Amino acid sequence: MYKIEFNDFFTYSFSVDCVIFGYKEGQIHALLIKRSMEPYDGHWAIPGDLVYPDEDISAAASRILSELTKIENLDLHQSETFGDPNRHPQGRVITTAYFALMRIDDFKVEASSWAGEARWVPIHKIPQLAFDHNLILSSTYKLLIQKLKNDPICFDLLPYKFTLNEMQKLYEYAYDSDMDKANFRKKIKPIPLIEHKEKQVNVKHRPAKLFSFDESEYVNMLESSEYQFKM
Amino acid sequence: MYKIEFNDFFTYSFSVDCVIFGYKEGQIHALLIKRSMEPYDGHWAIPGDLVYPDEDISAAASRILSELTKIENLDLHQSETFGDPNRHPQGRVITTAYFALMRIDDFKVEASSWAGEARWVPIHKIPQLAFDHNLILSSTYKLLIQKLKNDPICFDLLPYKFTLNEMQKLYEYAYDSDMDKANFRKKIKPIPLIEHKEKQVNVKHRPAKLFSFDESEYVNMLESSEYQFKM
DNA sequence: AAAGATATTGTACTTTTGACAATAATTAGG
DNA sequence: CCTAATTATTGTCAAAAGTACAATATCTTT
Repeated sequence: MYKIEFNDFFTYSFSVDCVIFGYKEGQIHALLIKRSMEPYDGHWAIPGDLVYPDEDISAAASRILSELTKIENLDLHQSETFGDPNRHPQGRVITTAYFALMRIDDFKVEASSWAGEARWVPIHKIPQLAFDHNLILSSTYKLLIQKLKNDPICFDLLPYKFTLNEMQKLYEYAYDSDMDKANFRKKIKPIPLIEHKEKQVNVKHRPAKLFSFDESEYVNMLESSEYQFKM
Repeated sequence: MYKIEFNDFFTYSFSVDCVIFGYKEGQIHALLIKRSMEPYDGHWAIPGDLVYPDEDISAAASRILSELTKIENLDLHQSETFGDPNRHPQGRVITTAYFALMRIDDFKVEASSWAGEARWVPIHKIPQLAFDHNLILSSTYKLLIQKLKNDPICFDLLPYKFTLNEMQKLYEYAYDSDMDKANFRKKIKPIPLIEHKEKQVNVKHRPAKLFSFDESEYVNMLESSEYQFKM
């Protein structure tokens, strides 16, 4: 049987990389950090690091994200695992990507530890990244778009209070096609929304009503009926 | 920064596990092998083993599947990665699950190497398995059911020539609900099928026509129209 | 040739979708 | 205050897709 030999720290190890998505100005953005250590010192990258030997990988994802960006309490979902033997220049490092959604406005992103700088970058303007992070990001982005279509996660990207038009714009982005306003409203009828008394402010026209996702009612609905979300 | 130390072979390594699904007698089955070495000697398990240090993980999945079961040329898809630090009794082993579909009749399964015995087991009668393989299997099974609903993969499970009723039964299984025969046929109208001249044999009633999936025509259709598979 | 069994097709009704039009509520400028 | 401009919101109608159920067709068995 094959015998594996270890030489040093980097011979065989495991990491996680966190793709954090946000939405502003009509576009999905990803959170990038600027690396301040080798390898790829000075390159942009998605936040990631090695998993401790006795640490669960999803716990590692939360820890590493927090260490590098101060972001806490995000719901991280597993994406894909990347195992090309040459993906890391210093040895064999297999990595699992995680992703999470957040409202960009909710957090002032603050880099810490060995990440000097952090920035939200529109998904279609991602520069050359460290390691195989461009690959990781594009695979995970595809997964995000798929999830947007099949799960009510748009509300994690939109502000807490949003207009139906803002919601529609996000789906138009996901499907890359325009939708009819009246028909869109018909389609989302079954999704329980809280209707606020407030309206949009600072617009030069009739202001739209503000809504929020009624998550507890949505959970009820899933239990009591056989509703299946699909946009 | 955290310093990782290695003690022996099993301190930190990486494996793949292959979930092979088949369909017969109206039920999805998984291919299990009986282990003939420690740990979990004598237990049933899904085929899996360690990845070589310079081997791509998807290549490892193919190699290991072939070594343990003689099965070759299956289209393996990545499923989930499992990283509980205690999932392996001898050390830290993170594993990525892969899955594939096959026509049970196409292969006489033949165990080799350290797997003494192999067996197709209905998914609802899976015994206690080695490691966290029950968890891996059930997660991957959920993924399979989801894929069955959203991709034309039923044809990888059905015999090459199948009746429309056989196809319907598979979807009834996936959705766990009965369907109307006439309506089912209307629904699958857009899926290109090759109609054979042969009919079912050895049945005590009017034999059904046999069909095959017309894959090349399906690919054409995807390119030329905006058809989206959904059952 | 008739009965039994399942395959295959047809019909009518209901629901959903899609295109487009009409009405409502604000702001901005006179 | 009145009117135009602008976007929000709701309504209508026909086409398409989905659902329930019935009718007909083809084979085996007796």
